[in-house]
Amino acid sequence: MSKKEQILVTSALPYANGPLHIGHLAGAYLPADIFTRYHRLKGSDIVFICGSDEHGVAITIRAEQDGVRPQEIIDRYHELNKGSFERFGMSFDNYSRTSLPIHHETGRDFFLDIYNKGILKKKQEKQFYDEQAGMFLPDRYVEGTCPKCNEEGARGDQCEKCGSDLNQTDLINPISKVSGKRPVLRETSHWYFPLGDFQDKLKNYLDQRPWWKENVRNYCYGWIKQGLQDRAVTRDLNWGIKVPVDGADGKVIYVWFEAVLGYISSTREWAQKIGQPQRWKDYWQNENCKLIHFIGKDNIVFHAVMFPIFLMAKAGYTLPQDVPANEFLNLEGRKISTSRNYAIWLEDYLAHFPPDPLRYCLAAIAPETKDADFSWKDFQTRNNSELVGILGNFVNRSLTFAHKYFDGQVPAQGRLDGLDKKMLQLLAKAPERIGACIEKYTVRQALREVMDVAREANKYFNDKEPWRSVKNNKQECGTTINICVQVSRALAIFMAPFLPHSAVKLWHLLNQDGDIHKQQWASAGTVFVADGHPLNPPEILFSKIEDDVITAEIDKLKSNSSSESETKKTIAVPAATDKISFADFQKVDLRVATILQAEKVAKTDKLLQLQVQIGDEKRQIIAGMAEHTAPEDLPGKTVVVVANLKPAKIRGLESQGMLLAAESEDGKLSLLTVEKEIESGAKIR
RNA sequence: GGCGGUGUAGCUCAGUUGGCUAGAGCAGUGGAAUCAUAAUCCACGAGUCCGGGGUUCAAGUCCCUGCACCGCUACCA
Repeated sequence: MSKKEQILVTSALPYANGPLHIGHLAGAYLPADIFTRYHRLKGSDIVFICGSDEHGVAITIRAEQDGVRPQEIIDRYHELNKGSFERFGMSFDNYSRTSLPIHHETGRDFFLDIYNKGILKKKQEKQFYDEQAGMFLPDRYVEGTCPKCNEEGARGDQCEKCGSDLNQTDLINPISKVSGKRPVLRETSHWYFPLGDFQDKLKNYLDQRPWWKENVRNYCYGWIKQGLQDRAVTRDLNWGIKVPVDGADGKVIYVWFEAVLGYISSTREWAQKIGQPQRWKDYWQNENCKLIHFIGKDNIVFHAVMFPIFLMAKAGYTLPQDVPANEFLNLEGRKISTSRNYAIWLEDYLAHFPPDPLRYCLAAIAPETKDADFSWKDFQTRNNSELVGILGNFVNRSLTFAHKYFDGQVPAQGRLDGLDKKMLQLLAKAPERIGACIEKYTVRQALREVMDVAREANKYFNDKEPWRSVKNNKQECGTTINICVQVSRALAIFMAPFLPHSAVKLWHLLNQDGDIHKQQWASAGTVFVADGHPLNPPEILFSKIEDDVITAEIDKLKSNSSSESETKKTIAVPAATDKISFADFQKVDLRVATILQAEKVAKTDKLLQLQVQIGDEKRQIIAGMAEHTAPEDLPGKTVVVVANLKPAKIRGLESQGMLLAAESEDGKLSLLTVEKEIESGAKIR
């Protein structure tokens, strides 16, 4: 029996705490969309799933920063990102969200299932519980008197005064920071997933998938070689999927465990929407279904190590057939940085350009084997010389010719000469060639193959010189134009996965029936358009982009990223509840100091070992700043240090204080110093 | 520091299990043509295949080593 190929494609769930930029598109979404659109044309039974990842501490932090509830954050970015995707033509069958009940249900089911199987390890400990607030208190949410130095206000993890490391249960007179009441001790537990127990199974699973990209496979083997550790699957937080077990109040399932299950929830939601609620099982509980995760390289461990393990633990589920992880996209030679606003946001792009040129450019430079670089100049060149000059121009010269000399109808295909046959043969092989590339996830190569068809077509047009034959052999001229129309139709289909909007437009110019996205891929290789078929009047398929537009974008990028670093102080102003008393401030003893010596700590990237003079005292300070400051620049500098910080051992070296420095969003450091010369040891207040 | 990846013409990249004078596209130079959004077509590339060792009759392709860049991870009081 020849059943259709069954495929489930997912793209990484974008985190709903910020907008999307071109890097997102290039790595996980565009390649998946091209792959999916191609398979639909090919007739595969394929479903494309995505959605917003809406849990986790980054969302609650973002909400606190903005002074709103987490729900507002996720609503805002879910809608925004969903809209951006739509406008770029991401053809998800469903775009869900992990905050929906259906996902909470999936998360609970999975958790309970492996919990009931006894897979999870419970690590029990006594922890304070706030009866009024109805929650367990993490270490720092408890304060009390330090048992060692009798100082009040010691935190549950350590005493600021004497520097002792504490357990919260050591505190005398503990107080909950949430309600101000005395908490009670209760037995609590967190659950850990013993990934190591599945190590051999995972290795076996990887061994059976030799077709994976080498970097992904090796990366996984690397993890296995190091030994997989137990990993907590619960945490104390109010935002997320509640742990469905008695005695787990105030605990949620850790996002890293639950987010990937969003693929399943989203598929279930899709099945409900199409009125076949059980249909999701055809994909998720079917060993013949190919489950494919498109992600960026930062996500490999979750999709290629942990998720397969969950599915093995749950049993009866389809395991990922492939994880074609892509590398990263840089921008004008630098890393994209959301915090510094160094990015091209999808919405900004769409305000100035149509979606297809970006899809084209990103597909052409897709970071398949290594990090790629997007530059506006390259974008312009690709648009102007490839989309406009080669592809658009071929279609345009063919169709205008048909209108000018053949009344807008497809001329009859007469006798074929060598050039005609060569062109048609090339066309016949193209669907297979292009398709093979897409199936191997080499989108770049696939697009090149498409463009090669257009290049050959231009050459064919030139060689046939229809502008000459129209005068002395109109029949031969007609054959040429007929073939050019056939090629144009094929190009429309070839374009469809990559340039869906332009493909529709071309389909209309050719006056073809039906939805181009429902055509047969293989039909592109055949002669399809009948003699005498009427064509619509030609229109420009792609427009040129002028220099000044590109220059403006480059300038905008520069000014955005630089001005943002000046205005970023608006970002992290603490909420009123976090403010400290003057007494608290006075506890910190800040002093002027002079650096005497500085050298790198061996075998570390960031650590510097500093000797400083504070008044008449010499101290050693270990500072994590080696990446931004050369040690030889430091001796003699006047700096500000925290003099009464408890000493700590870092990499076996004692650090007796802390150097103050301002840190920018991108991690650049600037040391604090004093305006005028002043004696070492001077107090700062 | 540990693990993984990448380093090939000005730019973006191909180079299969090692094998003829290392290949494309774009940009550049020269020419042809004029149907087309001055778009197209043809011709032209003496590149230390990151450096240094090694294996082999033969290495961009395998092994060792060094360097640079990227990601994960540890240290950042």
